Amino acid sequence: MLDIALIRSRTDWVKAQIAKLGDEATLARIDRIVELDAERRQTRTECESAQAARNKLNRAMGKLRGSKTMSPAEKAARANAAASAIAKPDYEYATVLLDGSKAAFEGAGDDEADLQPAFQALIAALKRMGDTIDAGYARAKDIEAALQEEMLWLPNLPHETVPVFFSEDDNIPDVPVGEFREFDFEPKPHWELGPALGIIDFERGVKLSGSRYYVLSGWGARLQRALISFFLDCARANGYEELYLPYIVHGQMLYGSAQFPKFQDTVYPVADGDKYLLPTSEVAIANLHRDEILTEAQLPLRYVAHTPCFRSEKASAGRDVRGIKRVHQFEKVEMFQFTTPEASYDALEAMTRGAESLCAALDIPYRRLEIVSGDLGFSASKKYDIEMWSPGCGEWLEVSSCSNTEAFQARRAGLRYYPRGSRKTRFLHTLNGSGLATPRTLIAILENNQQADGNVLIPEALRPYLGGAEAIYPK
RNA sequence: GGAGAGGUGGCCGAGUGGUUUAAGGCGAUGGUCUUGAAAACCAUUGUACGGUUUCGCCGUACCGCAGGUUCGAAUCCUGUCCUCUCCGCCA
Repeated sequence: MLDIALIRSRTDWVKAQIAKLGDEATLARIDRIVELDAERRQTRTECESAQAARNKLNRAMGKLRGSKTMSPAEKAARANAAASAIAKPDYEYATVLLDGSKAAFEGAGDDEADLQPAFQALIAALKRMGDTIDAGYARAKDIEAALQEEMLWLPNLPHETVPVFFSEDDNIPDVPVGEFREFDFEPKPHWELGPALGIIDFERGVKLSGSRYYVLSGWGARLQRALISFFLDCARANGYEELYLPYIVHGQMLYGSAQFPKFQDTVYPVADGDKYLLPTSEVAIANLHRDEILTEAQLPLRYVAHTPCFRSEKASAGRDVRGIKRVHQFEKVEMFQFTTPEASYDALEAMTRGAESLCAALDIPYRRLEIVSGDLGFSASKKYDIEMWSPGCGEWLEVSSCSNTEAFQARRAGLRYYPRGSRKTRFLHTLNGSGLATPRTLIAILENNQQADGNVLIPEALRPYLGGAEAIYPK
């Protein structure tokens, strides 16, 4: 979520930033937000000053009622006079009448028998006043709900260093790293290699669960497990604390990490109340410190977790249907950081380098892409993708995406900290990056390391995780 | 799954409808004292939103969450979420 105060005070600047995303519909949303915000503040101010008067009167009435020094006759007189003052309305005068700060009071109704009717008149006057105020608050609540809804649909603003282009085709690749292998035979795609080696079973995956599901067996399953262990160990060596997380979370968490409301149809609900399967561990980690106030001394917090990821892929029906590039269930090791605003961009660079080093360690050619404004997605201020080359499919495969969301998620999830020596809270910055995703990494290994005789060499870095095995052989 | 108890500030914990501050304690921070530290003593110490004459001040809301009753709710009622205890089941 964006800072409403920023939208209010620098509306044109915010619009200029949104325009970089190439999203026309959102600009109109900003106008609507500015309107609602003004309306909200005005309504609130009115309600609150009326409520302040009401609170004073109620307390003063309690004081009058409980007074041990005042005669019943005087109480009745004061109550009657206050009731008419409220009707006028003159709340200030009514208050001083009731709380006794108007010392000597002469008025009609000196009879003790008038006490009950007098209080009834007073209560009736207060009730009329209260009804008006409650109606005002109800209006304020509607306005606030409408404003909140608009705010939840607003994407993050791009960082000033993000290149302004509107198409993903304009993403800017770095020079690829690693050696592109010269094949003396036609490299096969993984959807041929996998079944030939007996390690990917498409038919049985579909039998069990439908299209875009698959089974890894034997070396396929082991290789994936080795990759996960290797990635986790690397992250741990880089100072990330490993987490084991729930795979099912409350809907609120998806609002916190900004999948909801915009991408609601990409996640799988489970039949247990308002709960959902993780589309990425980012959702769980981003909300780990939800509604907490951390101290600067605790920062940065670095976490890494492996979880399955479940995505319905409705929006990309028909795309990448071959193989296991785009599936409903995959495994991912996710790095995540909570930092101060000052530290977040250095942390993004370091996190991205960490992800790149995994590709290098596996000896797979890769490149880093600087993502342009139009392809940033909903929540990133700045993003790098990392792609591995897969010679069988003949394309670059995205295996990691590293983002700084600045305070966008923090504002939604209530992630705050006290800066050193300060009593005011600030929002944290959050960063996330895959390190890495599989089975895409598995695809790259199979396609890059395939041999003419059908064997696939296991990257040296993974061999310690596989009992020292050097290659996978066809069954 | 069954039965019961509970949810109050960073933490513990008091608070059965008002008479203007959620008592008290712990911790933390600052100060006094001290060669230094500890102890003791004094002071300060929640969050969000809004207003404002902006190093501050004022107001409103918040006692798990959402409703309701009432002139007035931490307090009464309903729903809901969560935690704990016992029983049952279970990798």
